[in-house]
Order: sequence, then structure tokens, then C-alpha cells
Amino acid sequence: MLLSKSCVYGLRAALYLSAKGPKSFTPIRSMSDNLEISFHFLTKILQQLTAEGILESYKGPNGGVKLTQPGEKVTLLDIVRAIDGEAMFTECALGLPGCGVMKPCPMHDKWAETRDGIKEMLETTTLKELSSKGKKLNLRITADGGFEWA
Amino acid sequence: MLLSKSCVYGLRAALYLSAKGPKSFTPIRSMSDNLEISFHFLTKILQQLTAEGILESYKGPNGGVKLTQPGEKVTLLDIVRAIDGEAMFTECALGLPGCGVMKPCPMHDKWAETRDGIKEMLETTTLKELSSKGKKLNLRITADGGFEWA
DNA sequence: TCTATTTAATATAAAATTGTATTAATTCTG
DNA sequence: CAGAATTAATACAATTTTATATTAAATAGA
Repeated sequence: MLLSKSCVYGLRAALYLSAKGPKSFTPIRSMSDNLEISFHFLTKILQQLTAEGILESYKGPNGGVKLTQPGEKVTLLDIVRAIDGEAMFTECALGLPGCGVMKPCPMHDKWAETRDGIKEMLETTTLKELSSKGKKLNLRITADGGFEWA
Repeated sequence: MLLSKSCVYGLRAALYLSAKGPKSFTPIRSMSDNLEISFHFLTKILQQLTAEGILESYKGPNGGVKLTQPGEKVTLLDIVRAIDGEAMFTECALGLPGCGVMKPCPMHDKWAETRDGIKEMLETTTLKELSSKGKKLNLRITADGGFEWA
């Protein structure tokens, strides 16, 4: 599995928020209901995104979370980095510490290239791009449902 | 992390066996010592590879494991498939069941392309290619050591 | 046949990830 | 100020992955 489950949940939530637009705060409860993700678990993941400055949160009535920047400015890489960390884009395929051009493992060259491909895909894809596509084509963002709440 | 730790251990062991050549059985104990992997854990991983027909094993004195086919014939994909399974090459990036061209998620197209890139890299790289390179250039296959036992 | 060597099988434990529950802190509304 | 709504923090539980330990089975060789 390329991305952890936490990361996948974070991506789905980020797409959700991008689809909702930047107007107001979205309560985590309605998000967890619509996305069919455990409320408390999602809360912890969103707290990470808040700590990283990707989301802004507000307590109390009419509170919730929202993207600090418009969805056009946020890439999938931003979300993945915030949750799964940078390691995925630097680590050796064979798990050897300090693997790099200076001290490579036999897989290094090929892996570095593949890894860069993954990174580039994530880096060049914005939340907005995907949430717009999802809304327009009524694609799925949950096992059985699309963007109807957006 | 793209590959599980088990899978990485399996890859390193497979490269080890490819470097040793097909002559005789290699005891798991010497492999686990040289690769600095827990003997029992490595044993279980190699049992999977044996069950998948990638390795052949033999009990008793002068026993051990060896590749059933020459290293030129075994790709990294064979090893990854045997240990981490096919899911990685078919699963949706957002974890949605049944995601595909007929019922895609917003990430489907981009992810499918990236995923195919990973798969192709694994599929076009043989054990032999990497173990030869490792031996020739004395690259690392453990945190601090290379192919000196080969 | 006995013993040492080795893989196979099973059981157990430790660690990491995922998920749930409880309480605290903040903020709006009346 | 009281109470409800909401995120934050903490603690706990379940599951999966990783790792270790024990015993069984097979085989070679003396």
C-alpha cells in the first residue's frame, strides 16, 4: 500500500473541503458522516493537517475546519507530506540508511526515478482539479456516494 | 512506504540468492547473518517465496533455499507479488472498492498511470541485473556491507 | 541407528497502525 | 451566565505487522 489509511482519509477529507469551497467552516461530524469515516479518527488526522497549516479550525457553534488556501493552491503532495511524512520520497527501496547517489544500493537509480514519478504526479495535482472533476462527472468519494453534498 | 518490510527483506534475500548463483542450497541462517535480518522472520518470508514456487527448499545438512529459476528470469515484480500481493497494482488510491474505468474515483486516471509506472519498473528489472551490478560496483545490500560473501 | 543440521509449523510477544471513548477547552446563542 | 456545539487532548482498545521462541519433521553422515 503506497499511502497509509490515515493519509487516504486525509486526502478524501481534503477533497471534500475543496469541493465545499472556502466560505465557511465545515464541522468534522458532517464530514465523517458523509465520508463514512470514524469521527474521532478523522478528527485526529485533521488535527495534523491543522498543525501543518493546511487547515484552519474553529471551535464552537458554526465551527469546524476549512482549507487555509484555495484548493487550486493545495496539491496532493501537501497532504501526503503532512500525514505520511517526507520519508516516502527519500527512503531507499531496500530500506538501507543513507542510500543515495554517493552510497547507492543496487535499486537506487531505478527506484529514484520511479519515486520521482510518484512525487511529480502528487505535486502537479491540486485538490481543486480533482474536486471539480468529481463534482462535474459525479464521481465517487465514498464506497457508494459522490459529491452530492457539495 | 511503498513496500512492506517483509517484502523488502524478501527482495534483499532474493538478490542474495541471485548473487550466489544456482549451484547449491544456501542455508537461511547464513543469509540472515549476512543480511542482518532476524532468522525466524526471514524464514517465514522465504517460506512464502517457496510456496509461490520462486524458491526451492531442502531440509537437513547441506540444505537451504535456492532460486528455482536463474536470476535473469526472475523480476522484482515476481517477488513483490508473492509477498505483498497483487492488491498494490489494482487498488484505488482513495481505497474505494471496485474503482476502475467504469466507476472511477477522481484520482483514478492519474493514479492508474503512476501505478503502471511502478509496476513496469519492477517488471523490467531482474534479480540478476541488480545482483550483477551490486557485485561489480560493490554496492550495499545491508546497512554497512556489500556483496563480499557472494 | 544416532546425532547434527536444516526447513516447517506453531505459538507467543512486541510494536505500529487503526479505531473508540472520555474529558477538557473554546465559542456561539439565548 | 447557562447551555449547546464544536475542536483538542488524552486515554484506551483492537487489529495488523514485525519479531522471537519452541517444537516438529526431514535428511545427511558417521
